[in-house]
Amino acid sequence: MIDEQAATVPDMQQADRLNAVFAALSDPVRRAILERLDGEELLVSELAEPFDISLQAVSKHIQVLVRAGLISQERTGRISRCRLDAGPIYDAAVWVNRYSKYWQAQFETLAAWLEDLDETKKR
Amino acid sequence: MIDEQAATVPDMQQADRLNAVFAALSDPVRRAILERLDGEELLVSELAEPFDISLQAVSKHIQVLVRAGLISQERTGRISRCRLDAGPIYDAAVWVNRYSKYWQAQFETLAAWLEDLDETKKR
DNA sequence: TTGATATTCAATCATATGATTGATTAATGG
DNA sequence: CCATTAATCAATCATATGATTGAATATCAA
Repeated sequence: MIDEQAATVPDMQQADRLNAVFAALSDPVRRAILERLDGEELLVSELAEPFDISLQAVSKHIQVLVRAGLISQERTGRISRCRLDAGPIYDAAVWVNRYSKYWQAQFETLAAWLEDLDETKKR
Repeated sequence: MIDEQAATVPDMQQADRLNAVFAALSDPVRRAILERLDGEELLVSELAEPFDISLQAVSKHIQVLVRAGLISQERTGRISRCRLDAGPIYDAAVWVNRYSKYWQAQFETLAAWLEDLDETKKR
């Protein structure tokens, strides 16, 4: 049985997945798209609206995000609804968090974040 | 007062910094370099040794990391000692951690990680 | 059916990236 | 002084990226 979450990029190795995720996150348009998809599903045209670039350019950014496994699209008729797929970002988080020991000054922020998670868990 | 941690790339905007950091992290050679620099300073030639690419190619990867503010080099004589500068990775961590709510299945790992930090803080 | 709408495809372009090889610079050590 | 070593510079190359415009596809609505 194939993993449905990662089905867009079936047999991608861990390193290649990280390459694709970090590369996808290196563009501000794509980060803004992911930020807007946090909590709601949006159409390609809705996602494109705030940007000063062509719809086609946004469509290609979305394709990059799909290939990286960060977005999935459900097409019904002529509209294409985009949904965030945060799973692959976890790999990126694990990678960067290995350096958390160097951010002791900002520790409070991270602690606050954990407490938040912890609350969610207890309920 | 200017942030000393980010002094290597003085007037870079937040978005541009994230662009550069994520782009730097999108290459497996550069990630491996950063992993090896976690805890020790190494020369360019030492960093290059494990890779099957030319020394010049590694040198260029290091330059990318320097431009992203992730590495600083101190040259004494003909050798160039490379030191990790984890500060900018913090920005990347903050960005990706906004999606932590989607990783509830992996929560235990993150909790363990933060408990570890918490221990360090108490001591 | 006709026309508008949503999205993608295709061709093109300028620039960026990652690699190579060869030359250069600069500091060592005998 | 001379040869070696460490690292960077420079030119080149193939490929990737991000953008554009124009065409195509497909759906919906009047």
